[in-house]
Amino acid sequence: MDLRRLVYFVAVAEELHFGRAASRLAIAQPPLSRQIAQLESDLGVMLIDRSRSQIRLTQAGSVLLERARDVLERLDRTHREIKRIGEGFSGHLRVAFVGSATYGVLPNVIKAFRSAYPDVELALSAMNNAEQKRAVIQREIDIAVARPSLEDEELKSEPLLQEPLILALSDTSPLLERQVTRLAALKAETFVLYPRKPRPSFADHILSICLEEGFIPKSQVLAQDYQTAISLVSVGVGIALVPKSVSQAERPGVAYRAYEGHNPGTALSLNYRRDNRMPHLFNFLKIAQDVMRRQRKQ
Amino acid sequence: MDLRRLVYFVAVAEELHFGRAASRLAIAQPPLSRQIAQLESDLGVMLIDRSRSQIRLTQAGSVLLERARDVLERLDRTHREIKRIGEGFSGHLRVAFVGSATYGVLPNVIKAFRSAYPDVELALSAMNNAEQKRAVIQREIDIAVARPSLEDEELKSEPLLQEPLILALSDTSPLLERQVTRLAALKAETFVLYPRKPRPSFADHILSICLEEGFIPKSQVLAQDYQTAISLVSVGVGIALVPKSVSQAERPGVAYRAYEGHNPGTALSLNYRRDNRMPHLFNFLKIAQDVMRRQRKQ
DNA sequence: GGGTTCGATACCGCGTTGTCATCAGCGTGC
DNA sequence: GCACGCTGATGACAACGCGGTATCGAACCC
Repeated sequence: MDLRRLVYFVAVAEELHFGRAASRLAIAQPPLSRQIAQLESDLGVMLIDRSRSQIRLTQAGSVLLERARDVLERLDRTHREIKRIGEGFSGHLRVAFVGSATYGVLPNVIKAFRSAYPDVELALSAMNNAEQKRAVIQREIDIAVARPSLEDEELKSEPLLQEPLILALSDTSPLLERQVTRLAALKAETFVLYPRKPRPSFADHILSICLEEGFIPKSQVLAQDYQTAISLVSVGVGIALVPKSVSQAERPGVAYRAYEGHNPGTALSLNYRRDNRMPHLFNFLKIAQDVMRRQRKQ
Repeated sequence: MDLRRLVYFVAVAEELHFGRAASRLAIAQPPLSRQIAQLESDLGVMLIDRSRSQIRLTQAGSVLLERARDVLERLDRTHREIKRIGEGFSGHLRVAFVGSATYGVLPNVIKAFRSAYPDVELALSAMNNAEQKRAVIQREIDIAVARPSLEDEELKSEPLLQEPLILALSDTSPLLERQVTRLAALKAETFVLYPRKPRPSFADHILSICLEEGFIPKSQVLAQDYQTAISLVSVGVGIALVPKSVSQAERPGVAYRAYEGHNPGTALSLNYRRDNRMPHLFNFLKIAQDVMRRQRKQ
């Protein structure tokens, strides 16, 4: 059952006249007659009653007309549907991010993407770097928002944001009374570090900064993720070095302070498989660039 | 969107391997690659991610796979559906019959047709000859069961049954006491005739029989149809000459008697348009012939 | 009964599809 | 590390199918 023949048949069935149907289809009448005859012999069913000058549909023809219209309309809808997906205006995109990206620039990027592509279903999930790397390589997610970035032959990485580190303290800490805080002066404090595993991780990045300042924190508490770490800080377990952007979100029990000393900062990046060509991904990258450019101007 | 390409795409999408899909489709691999590429360029959408040795569907491809399977299955079902209609095993058939055919052979024909073609919807309706003729010519019905037959250039007629006439009387009639009833002896009775219009009709058939016997009924009551006429007989309005088969159905207040005298009987026929080629019609005619043959043997 | 209308048939040219041969890219294994 | 194998893409060519024009045959109409 060729699709062209189905279209031809619908035209004939609607016009009930081969000549008019042919001109509607922009072909000559003879090939139309032949295609209908071919369709009938393919199906083994008479579709059109030609016994009079005014042709009529048989019962089988009437049913086929209904069904054919339905099928043709479904195909048309399908075409539009997949075209939208192919252009990235519909479908879904799976994004994972580190906990410390929950505040700051990522929400703006997400918001901008949602408003530009409202029909794309965004599946967001929090993961640490190691989980992100596994997931993006396994194609379980499309984009990994990692700190500082994921290194792998299969992956590509684009910088999203470079930001300084900042000190996170309990809001009851006596350190808050000082005007300036030198990092080296904190060697006796308990440092809350994350994530605990796998190593090396952001924790080691902080430790290397301390080493640069000439000390290794005497007391270290390792948390599994940023959320846990900041909770520990809020209840007075210790202090932490965190990306500056997280200070945008007020959190009960936590105060933030700039510090003096080595501050290489920390980077946030967008990571994805090199071979991932889905348009949603490129659209997301473009939106992210736009947001960053606008943010930088302000 | 060619249907062949859709079938090819489903094969590739299911196998995720051009070579295997090609052999499943019993074609070589190159044309398959080309057809899929053609489909993608027709739709303007990438359907298959060929970036690795193991190919994968894109999001658009996954959606198309679902939709294509659905459409192909619908077309398959449609094919079976209209084939059954084309063979007369499904669909509908519209039959009209004169009221006096309600008893006797017609119910047996209907029963036999129903059991042979249970999926054919039979639309039955009672009409007098004139209504039947109009309806069958206008194609509002397919078969007219008329008495004796419908004469028209457009129509064909096949005899169904030839049966004698019989006298219908009120069961309180004094005529019942006689052993034999000569028709000519009834000239003073009131004759219930039908249908009233249009004329000539079965009423005139009865009157011509009376004339043959040498009289014209003094008193005539005209009813519109057989059902009304027999009701009038049952309440003692008069007597009627009716087809013998209706005596098979017992009716309160009515008695039947054979009579002596001219009895050309009455014929029942199947009538249909010459140009009606629907298989249901031929099946019905065949069933009717079978039933009549069996009935005659008994 | 001649003309008109309409679908069917005959025949021809071209586009599309299939075949075979071969290429190019990627992975794998010795 | 290089060669081989696997897989899909590309090229050349033959065959089939589709559409075009011309024409026929039947039904309808005045």
